[in-house]
Amino acid sequence: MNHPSLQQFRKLCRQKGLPFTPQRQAIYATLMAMHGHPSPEEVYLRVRRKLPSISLATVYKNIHTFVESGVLREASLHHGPLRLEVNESPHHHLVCTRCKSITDIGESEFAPLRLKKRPRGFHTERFAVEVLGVCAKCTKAGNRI
Amino acid sequence: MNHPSLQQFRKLCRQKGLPFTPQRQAIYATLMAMHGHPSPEEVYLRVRRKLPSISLATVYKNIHTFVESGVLREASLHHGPLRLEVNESPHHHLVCTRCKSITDIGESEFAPLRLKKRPRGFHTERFAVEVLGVCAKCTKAGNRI
DNA sequence: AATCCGGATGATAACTGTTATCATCTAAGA
DNA sequence: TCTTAGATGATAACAGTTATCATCCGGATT
Repeated sequence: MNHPSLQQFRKLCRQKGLPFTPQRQAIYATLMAMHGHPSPEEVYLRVRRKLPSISLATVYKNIHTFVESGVLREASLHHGPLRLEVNESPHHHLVCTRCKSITDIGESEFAPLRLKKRPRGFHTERFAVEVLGVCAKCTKAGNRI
Repeated sequence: MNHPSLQQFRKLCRQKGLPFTPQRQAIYATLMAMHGHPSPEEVYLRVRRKLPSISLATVYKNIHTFVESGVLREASLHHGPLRLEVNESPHHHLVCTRCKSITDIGESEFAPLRLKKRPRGFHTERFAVEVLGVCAKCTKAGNRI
């Protein structure tokens, strides 16, 4: 009995113009079987159980490929260096999905934000909203996709 | 003529139980003069203009100290490794400010979110909301502050 | 089926950002 | 002035990621 997702994934690769490789299939299948917000390292350790010879570099490269082609999404765009908040007034962020730039936008620009129910066991301190999209510079640069 | 903030900062250090050092003062003054979302490296390069002998490690250590004591805030808690989104359904995140854990929360748990005005020049794709606070585990562990 | 080629792979070096280590120094209270 | 807990600077070590490059292979063409 074949995995039902194998054919689907092969089709997905075809659509995106990506050669279908065993490594890609294993990485994809592993990801689909994981929960939460796995890091590349975690994915690598788990894929290796099925494909012991796979290289960490291959995992990284395919994660990029998947993210670029829209097969996957990052849980957060801010996995680079630490960045500090210098603006004291309450605000949220416009974040460019292309160049990762962060621009402040006043909290008052938003209609009031609230949760319908209080999340169980979680002690809420504040909300942080990110407006994700493409900034003026990247739009102008034709960096849209 | 003295910088007006010097005495204020000395008082702030006293409040937090931190020894007042020239390095700390220089880092703090530099940060207050910066805009946007500076990285430790950027802070280091700029502090060095005033205090050429300062070490990068000192900048890092003091940034941590400032963040821990509430003098500064991080622009985002996600500056570690890349993390992938595996949950396909629309959702936002509960993020623990202590242990940095990320938990999904359905988009439908929020009252509709919207901007009063469209940000100029920015092409919005979607919103990402983070509910920042302390998770159940950290609350139980007395990890509250 | 055999051939070809652009992209994929694996091994690993290199790089970036951060933290740890440790000898020395210093702020600040006694 | 003396004392000492904590701060500093130099640098090694570490984590996470990307680059390099020789080799391999998927899949289109024949």
